[in-house]
Amino acid sequence: MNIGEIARRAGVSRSTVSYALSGKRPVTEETRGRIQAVIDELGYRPNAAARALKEGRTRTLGLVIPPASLRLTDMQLSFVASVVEAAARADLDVLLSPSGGDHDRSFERIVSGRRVDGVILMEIRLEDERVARLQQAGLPFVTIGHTAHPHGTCWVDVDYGTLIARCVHHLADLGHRQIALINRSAELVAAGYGPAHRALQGFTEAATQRGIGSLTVTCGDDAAAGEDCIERLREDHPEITAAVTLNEAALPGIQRGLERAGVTVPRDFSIAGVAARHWAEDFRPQLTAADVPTLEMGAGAVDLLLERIAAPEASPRHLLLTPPISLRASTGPAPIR
Amino acid sequence: MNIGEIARRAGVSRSTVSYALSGKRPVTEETRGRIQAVIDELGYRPNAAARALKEGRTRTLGLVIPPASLRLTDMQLSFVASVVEAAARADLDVLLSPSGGDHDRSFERIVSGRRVDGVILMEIRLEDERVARLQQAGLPFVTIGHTAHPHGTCWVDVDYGTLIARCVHHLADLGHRQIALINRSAELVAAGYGPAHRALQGFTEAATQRGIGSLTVTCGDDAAAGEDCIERLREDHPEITAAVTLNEAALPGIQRGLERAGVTVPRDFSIAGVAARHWAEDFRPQLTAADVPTLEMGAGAVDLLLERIAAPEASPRHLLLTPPISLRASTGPAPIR
DNA sequence: CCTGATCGTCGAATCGATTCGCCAAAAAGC
DNA sequence: GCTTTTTGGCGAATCGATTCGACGATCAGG
Repeated sequence: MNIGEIARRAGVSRSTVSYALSGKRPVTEETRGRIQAVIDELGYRPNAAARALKEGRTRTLGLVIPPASLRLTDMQLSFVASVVEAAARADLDVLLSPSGGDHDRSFERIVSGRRVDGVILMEIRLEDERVARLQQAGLPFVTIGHTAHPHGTCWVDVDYGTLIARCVHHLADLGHRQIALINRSAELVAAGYGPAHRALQGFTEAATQRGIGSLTVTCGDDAAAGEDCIERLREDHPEITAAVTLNEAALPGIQRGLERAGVTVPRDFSIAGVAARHWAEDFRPQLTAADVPTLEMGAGAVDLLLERIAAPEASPRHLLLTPPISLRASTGPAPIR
Repeated sequence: MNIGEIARRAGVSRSTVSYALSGKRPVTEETRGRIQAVIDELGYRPNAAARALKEGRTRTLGLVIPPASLRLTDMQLSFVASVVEAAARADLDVLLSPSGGDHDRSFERIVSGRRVDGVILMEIRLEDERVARLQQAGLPFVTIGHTAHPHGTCWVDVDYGTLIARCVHHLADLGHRQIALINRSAELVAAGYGPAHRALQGFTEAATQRGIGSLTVTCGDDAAAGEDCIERLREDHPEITAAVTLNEAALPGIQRGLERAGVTVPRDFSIAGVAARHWAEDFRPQLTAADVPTLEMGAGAVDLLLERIAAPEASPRHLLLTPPISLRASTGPAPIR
């Protein structure tokens, strides 16, 4: 069933059907009605491929996700969901491409096959070949997180530096003098993963500013590593009375480690950080944390991308989100020694 | 850059370029080499829309996911990832459509716009209008989970009934005489959600067969509900010595509830079930459970769908997975009274 | 009553690939 | 050496939509 079929049944030409549908030229109310009736009856919709070919745009966005081999975090997944939702609101479809490095088949297929009008790149590294590839192909794109050269590209990011710093200030206000940062995994830090770097920077600055003793440890992104990490931290550095973290996947382990050691939060130890809301709420006691605003990030990324598609030459815009810290139950006054 | 450009630079006709690429007609080694050189130089790839229009297939699969409003479980997400990965292996792209009910814009766009060659439907209900819509549109599809009329359609599913029954047998073998089933949420059960129904069925059958006292409770899909549920269960039914569950999201809460009540697992209480591996491994002590094989399910769904696309008239095949139960540390002999 | 503008519709070209039929040159057969 | 077959490549049609130029009908102005 194609536009010709509709035209024949309605007794008009194919172009008239097209104009009736798009409204780009006037069509008599009567003719339009006849056409619409046939369309409703047959449930016709223009073939996406034909339309894409003629119009030169696909009404589809590409979303590049990390490959499944790296288990995606909840935060990433809720971000994917919100991107898809935001795109659907704009009547756009989303094509998924799992690709880590460059020269990835699926990534190449999407880019050089012109399958999408624009791309959202997740899990970006400080130096990322995919960015260069997209620029070369002249395909609009938005990155989640930013590269070492943030000015030339569009991006959406969470201001981990500021948020971690705020946590430090909050804890300092409560009287804590020795605070630890539990960072993401050593591998990520070594790979130049942006959030981990910026968290470290914000942490160090805030600690220095408040004259606070600071300590930084890396921690694998899972419960077991978290348990391990917090136990070693408590043993090796008993002077530490609080920790800040952006490693949400380690939180269940941190909680277990503290419980096992008989540490009561927040009486004996305070903890705060940045985490998707449900990680914070599942923590016991509920975690004082900046909730990563995945919904806004997804919607923001789509908005930025649509703008960029509409005006590819405009100077790139950025969206740096600094969600408020929700004061929950995991932070309290420093214990009296 | 299109096929005409390649043809001009290589000094051949467009059709020759096409044949050189597809191999559907012989092309001299020399000509092919010249064409390939130009293609490599320019990084040419056929325009996906043009190809789709001519060939009548898009080389794209649709994956219908639950809308973001329902927070997707980890299991669902890892399934999405494995579908994408499996599709990528077959050089296919995946289009995501978040849609719950029928008459969803994004679902309709994909189906009647012929944007995909086939569809994978997640979170299917016992009666699902989307199935009818796909059949009417003549679009091949595979469902994850099955409907009330399982014979007419292709599906992949986990045999929750058998797995839950096996858990019951395992616990019965250990001497437990009073076992509870902690099901998914009451809303899901009311909505006719397949896994919940089949789990209940398998549970009841096995309990009857072994002459065991059984009790069924529903439980919301989050930690808080789990904590609540296990507490009430212990209070109201102290005779129960073991539970089986397929509600992985409630596991952290169940664990917490048991710990708070001073119950030692498995000495005082045993628990077993069906859960994605990491939920089982994050449980303390690690959970005896059938690991939901999301990877096989994703790959299986893609395989089935590809078969169906190749032979739409063949009788529908099914894939019922019954992964082995991994004996971990959460089940032990029934406590002596 | 004739001319010029306006309105609605139509036909044809176009997007970029695939594929069928055909033709010329080279190879094989007698 | 001439016919027949094979081979390699070309031109044109096609997929289903959009869009531009044109054309006939209606209407207003002189």
